[in-house]
This record gives sequence, structure tokens and C-alpha cells, in this order.
Amino acid sequence: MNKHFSQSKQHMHGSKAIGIADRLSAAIQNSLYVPGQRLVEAELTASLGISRGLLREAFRSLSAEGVIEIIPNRGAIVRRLSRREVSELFEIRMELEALAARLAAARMAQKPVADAFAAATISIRDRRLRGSPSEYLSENQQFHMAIFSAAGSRELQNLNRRLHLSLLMSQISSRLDADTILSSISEHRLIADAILAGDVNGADGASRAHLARARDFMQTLPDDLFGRDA
Amino acid sequence: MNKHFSQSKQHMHGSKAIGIADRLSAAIQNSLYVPGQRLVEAELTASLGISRGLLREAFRSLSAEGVIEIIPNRGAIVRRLSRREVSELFEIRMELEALAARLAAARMAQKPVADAFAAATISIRDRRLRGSPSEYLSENQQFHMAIFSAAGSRELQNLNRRLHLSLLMSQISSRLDADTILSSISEHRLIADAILAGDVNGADGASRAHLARARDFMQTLPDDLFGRDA
DNA sequence: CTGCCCAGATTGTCAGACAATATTGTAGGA
DNA sequence: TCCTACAATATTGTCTGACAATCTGGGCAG
Repeated sequence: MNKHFSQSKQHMHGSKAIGIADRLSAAIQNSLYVPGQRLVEAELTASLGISRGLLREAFRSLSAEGVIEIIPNRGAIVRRLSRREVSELFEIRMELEALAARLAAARMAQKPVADAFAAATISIRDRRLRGSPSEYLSENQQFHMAIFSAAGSRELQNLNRRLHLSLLMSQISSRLDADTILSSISEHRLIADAILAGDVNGADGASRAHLARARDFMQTLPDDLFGRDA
Repeated sequence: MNKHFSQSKQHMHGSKAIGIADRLSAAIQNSLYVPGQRLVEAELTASLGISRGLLREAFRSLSAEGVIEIIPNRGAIVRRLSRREVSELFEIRMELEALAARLAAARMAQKPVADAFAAATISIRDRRLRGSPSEYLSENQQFHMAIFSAAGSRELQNLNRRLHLSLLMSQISSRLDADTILSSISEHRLIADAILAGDVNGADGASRAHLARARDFMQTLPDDLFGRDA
């Protein structure tokens, strides 16, 4: 849980902008800022104690990552995914996460990798899980990250951040019911088991099945949860 | 060859930073700046006639896209892909481009899409192609973009930019010989034919085969073309 | 030839300024 | 009452100038 080497407010001259971007990104994941919300420069520079220049650099980073949108003369807002974007992202995620799952399964022969993956996914086996949305949100994020992490491909991990799972979850979290959550978690278990068993094809299939189900669930949600696209 | 709507130096207040980022990105693709080269702020602000703040915003964008790297206190350099990064990117590209090819093939039923794709890929049928590297570079870029474009997924198109085909090409261009180029182009023809025929499986297979061959070719190249990774 | 130190070059960050645009509130007219 | 035009205010876009921190290259002592 350590912050690596991030802040350390002494004179580590270098790139504070990245730190700011990470903080904002975390705040968005944390639903401190919700999709569609405006991020006003004056407020943020004040609350973060930084200059406008630095904040704007952070904005550009986040914008390039697709976490926020910068609208000329209107500033930055937290991105709100449209139905179409969600569906495109699912299509892509299906391929990339299946790839990650295969790679991860193939790497289970390396004990340290297997141990790390097992540790990161231990929580889905907790019998006490009762399908609470807030728990699920963080569990889900952690689970999908664990797969990409176990895959051992840095580029794949980077791309994963562009798939905006947390934005999506933030948008639909209000519609998550216990049934949906519990069945999602049981699918997670299937994926994790296949990966841990080193079953490449099984991991691929389980991932795709999970994402297909999630995609179908999205389709059942009402329009007002999604943004309009350009 | 028009610049879309980019400059127009009158008072279109809005985001000049994006325009700068695009210009730099184009300059990099154009090998005006090569992988590993430093991008010095003072030079660029002078030659582009902009302030440091704006340039730094553009840098952050490019850095988030992975086109440049910002090293604390040492500035921005054009990214130089390591062997490992190249191999990871190929692995990912294989999945995403195969997906794009399938989607594109499935959309050939729509005549405007088919026409646009045919037009964008007409050059690979030119008998006069003699395997010149510089021609190939732009043809290759254009071809792969045409597939993603025909796929009709904006998110997929965005991700494609993160696959850094142009950076890779820039790094290895010196080692391209006529044989390699001509056989690559003939593979392009196979892919294009399958897509135009609406053959989803064929397009998938041809894409993967092409990328597998390209990946193998990379492996034969000497170390000094690649960067070291962290 | 090697290691150390300094001067110059370059980046990191801030503060302040002003033009351009967006938003809001208000008064007048249908 | 509801809508419209306009002025007042808030916010963004971009520039300039400044200074501290860090890196780089070169000369000097050993």
C-alpha cells in the first residue's frame, strides 16, 4: 500500500504534474468527482496548492488518457462515456483481457507470479461477500488489474488504463444489484481458477464469457446513465 | 495534404496545444526528429513561436500517448522502443488489428465504407512499386490506418495510435530491403482482398499471418536499433 | 589519464497579466 | 408570465518574466 516514491515533499524537483494527474485520477475513481462534472482551475489550484501551469499539464495528461475531456473555452470535465463508447470499449477489452488472461495463465509456472496473482485475488473467495456495490467496485477493479499485472506485459498494462473500467463503473454503479454482483464475482472465480491452473484456453474462454455477460448487462441499462456522443 | 482546420491564426482562441502536439507528432513521423533525440524547449518555443507553457502542455499530451518520454530535469526525448516493448506491442497489435480487420470485413456491406477502404488501399496494387523504403513507410502507415478506419470504432482507432507503428518504422527503416518490402505489400494485398470480400475469418487470419511475419522479421534485426528498457 | 569543481545551459514551477469566450443575472418588450 | 437582448461576472487561453534546482561540459589539480 505504499505510494512507491511519489510525493516526498522535499526537493525532488522533478515532475510534480504526474503526481497531480494521479491524484485527480484517483479522486475520479473514488467518485469524488463524477462523470460530467466540471473541474474548475481556480478551485483545484487553490485546493492542491499549485500553479495553473502545473494543473494544466496534468489536465493534458488526463485528457490524452481519456479520463477527462477538455472543451475549448469551457474547461475540463470528467469524461462521461456514451453507449457507443462503452460498447466499443467492451469489444476491445474482450480481446485484450483474453490476451492478458492467456499470458497470465502461461506464466503461472513461475511461482512468484502465481503467488502474487493468488494474493491479489484472494478476496473473491471470501464467503462473507454480500454483494455490496462499494466493495464490489474496488474488488472488480483490483481483479482486472491483477490479470493484466500477471500477464507481465507493461504495454498491455498501460493500454488497460485506457479501457476506462473505473469510469464505466462509476457511471453504472447505482444500478448494481446484489444478484448481478454475486454472479460477477463467481465468474471472477472461474477466471482466476483457470489462470491459476495454467489453463490457457480455459482462461481465454472464461474471460470472454465474463465480458460478454457484462456487456449484455450494460445493454439493459437505461439511457440516462450514458453520455451522448459527438 | 491540407492541414484540416488546424492553424488559421485568427482568433480561434481554443486549444492551440493540441495543434502543437499534432505538429510535433507529424514531425516525428516524418523523421524530422528521430527516436532518442532531445526536444529542447527553448528551440521549439522559438521555432514554433509559442510560450513554454503551451509547449509543455503539448509535451504532456505526447508523453501520455507514449510518443515522447519526459525525463525529470532532462527534458523530452523522442521515444525509442526497446526490443521488449516492440514485442509486447506486436502481441497487442495482433489482437487489435485482427479485431479491426474482422469488423472492417463485416462492414463492407455498406457501400460507402467499402468505397473508402478501396480508395485508401488502392496504392498497394500499383505495379510500379519497386520497394523503396520511403514509399513503403507511408504506404504501410496508410494501409494499417485504413483498416482501423474501416472498422468504424473510434476507440479502436484511438488505441491504434498507441501502438506506435510509426515510431517502430522510424527505428528500423534503415534495415528495410526491397524483398522484405515487396513481400509485406503482397501480404497487404491478401488482407485487403479478404476485407473487401467481406471474408471475416480470412481477414482475421491474413492479418495475424502478416503481423507474425513482421514480428519474426524484427527478431532478426540487430540490438543497436533498439533502446534499453528501464 | 582520472577525479573534482565551477560556470553555463536547461528544466521545474510560480505569479501576474490581459484578451477572448462563456455564463449568469437583469431589465425591457411581447 | 415568458422570452430576449445586453451588461456584469466568471473562467479559460496564452504570454512574459522570474528564480530555484538540476544537469552538462570543460578545465584544473593530482
